[in-house]
Amino acid sequence: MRSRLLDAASRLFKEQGLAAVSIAAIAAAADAFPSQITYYFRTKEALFVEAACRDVLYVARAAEQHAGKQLSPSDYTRALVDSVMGADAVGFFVEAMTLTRRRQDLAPLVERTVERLHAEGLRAYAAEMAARGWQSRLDPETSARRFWTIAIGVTLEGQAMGRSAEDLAAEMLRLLGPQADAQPEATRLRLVKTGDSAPGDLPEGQGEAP
Amino acid sequence: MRSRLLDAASRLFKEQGLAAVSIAAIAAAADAFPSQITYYFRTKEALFVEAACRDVLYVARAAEQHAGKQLSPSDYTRALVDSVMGADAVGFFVEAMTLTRRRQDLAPLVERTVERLHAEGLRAYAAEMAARGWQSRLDPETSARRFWTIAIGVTLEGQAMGRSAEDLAAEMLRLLGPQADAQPEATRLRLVKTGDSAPGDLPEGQGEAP
DNA sequence: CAACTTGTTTGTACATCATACAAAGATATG
DNA sequence: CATATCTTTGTATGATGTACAAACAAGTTG
Repeated sequence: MRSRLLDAASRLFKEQGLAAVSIAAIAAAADAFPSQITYYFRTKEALFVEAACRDVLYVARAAEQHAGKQLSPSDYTRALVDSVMGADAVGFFVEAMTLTRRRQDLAPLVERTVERLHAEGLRAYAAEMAARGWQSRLDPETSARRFWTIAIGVTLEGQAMGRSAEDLAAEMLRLLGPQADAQPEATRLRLVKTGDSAPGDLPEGQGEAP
Repeated sequence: MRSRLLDAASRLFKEQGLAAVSIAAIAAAADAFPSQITYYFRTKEALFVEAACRDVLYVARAAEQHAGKQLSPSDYTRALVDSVMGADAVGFFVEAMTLTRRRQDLAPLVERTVERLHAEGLRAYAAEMAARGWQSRLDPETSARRFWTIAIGVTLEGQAMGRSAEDLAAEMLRLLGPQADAQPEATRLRLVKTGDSAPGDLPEGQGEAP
């Protein structure tokens, strides 16, 4: 019953968000009584966070399975991005993250989830990429965290700006590209001789065709 | 009165979040009647989004004023990050962004805010940095968007993981460092045209005449 | 078997809250 | 003054999250 409630909650919350879904609706979808939600999870918000955490971990683990496919680094990243972006898992989980700003009691679950995300899902990705020379100087942990941080930013802003999943994946790849392969501590700002950078010149990523 | 309601709402929402603050509480804090919130803003959520948008733009503009201080690129970025992170503006605004997932009618305001953020606040920063050889190959628009995207990701994850503002700023600098100054070589993607025209919408805060 | 414990379901009561709505008051305009 | 618009003041209501009680099932122990 508990998992049935989680399933129904996950689907409804993902579709309509926390505030728009009542516990009565979730109970109905799971063929249960509203009080059972109070019983298994203490509050609606706790159910929300738990469903979001379960989902994002599930998606991350599924995405990890791309590792065996012998893809090129960019294709591999692309596949992972598609998996993560395809399901609403990131947006769903982000909504759970914002909750913890005022529900500190739910923070531990979110923290554990992020840590497991790094350890179980993204770290394998990072290691795989490093083995192929992509961001080789970043240790897997840093690389994994970076992937996740950027995924959050890109997803959230992309959703707000109404961008397509296609655009989000492209932006992810841009921000994750091998140019980020450098020592983090590098505040060594070498003054580059700059001649150009006239605004409005060529938007980045213009000269695509090789 | 309208601005007094916005002020009270901004403070309370930032402290306790959308769900935890009732319109009655906001009205009380502004010495007004709850119905006046319905009058000036149609719903509580609209008030929330408008307050968040106002705040994040205010902070961004204030941060822009660091431009005249002749700081080094890293110090300049650091000052901007501190300004942006210091106030809860980003977290507040992010909560507004998640709202637009289910309140599409509020999306235009958020979109306009992000665009103004880029144009008014961050683009000056980006241009300044480019003039000093930092990320010189990125046009200001891209650089500004990148700053914002990363700020969102870092802030949100940092909050959820309970990191200090110090850590967040350091992580921002790492992700924004000059090592990101390069064209992705392995990731040449087509950049789908994302420049959608903002649908003609009403100017600034409308007074709502029933 | 009986008594007790524990986990789960079924059902009710209640306080809170966002919103709708009414109507009075204010202010400007002709 | 008359009229229209904006704003304030006040009330009503439907929905909802949660607390709580009691019924129920199923072991476990004496």
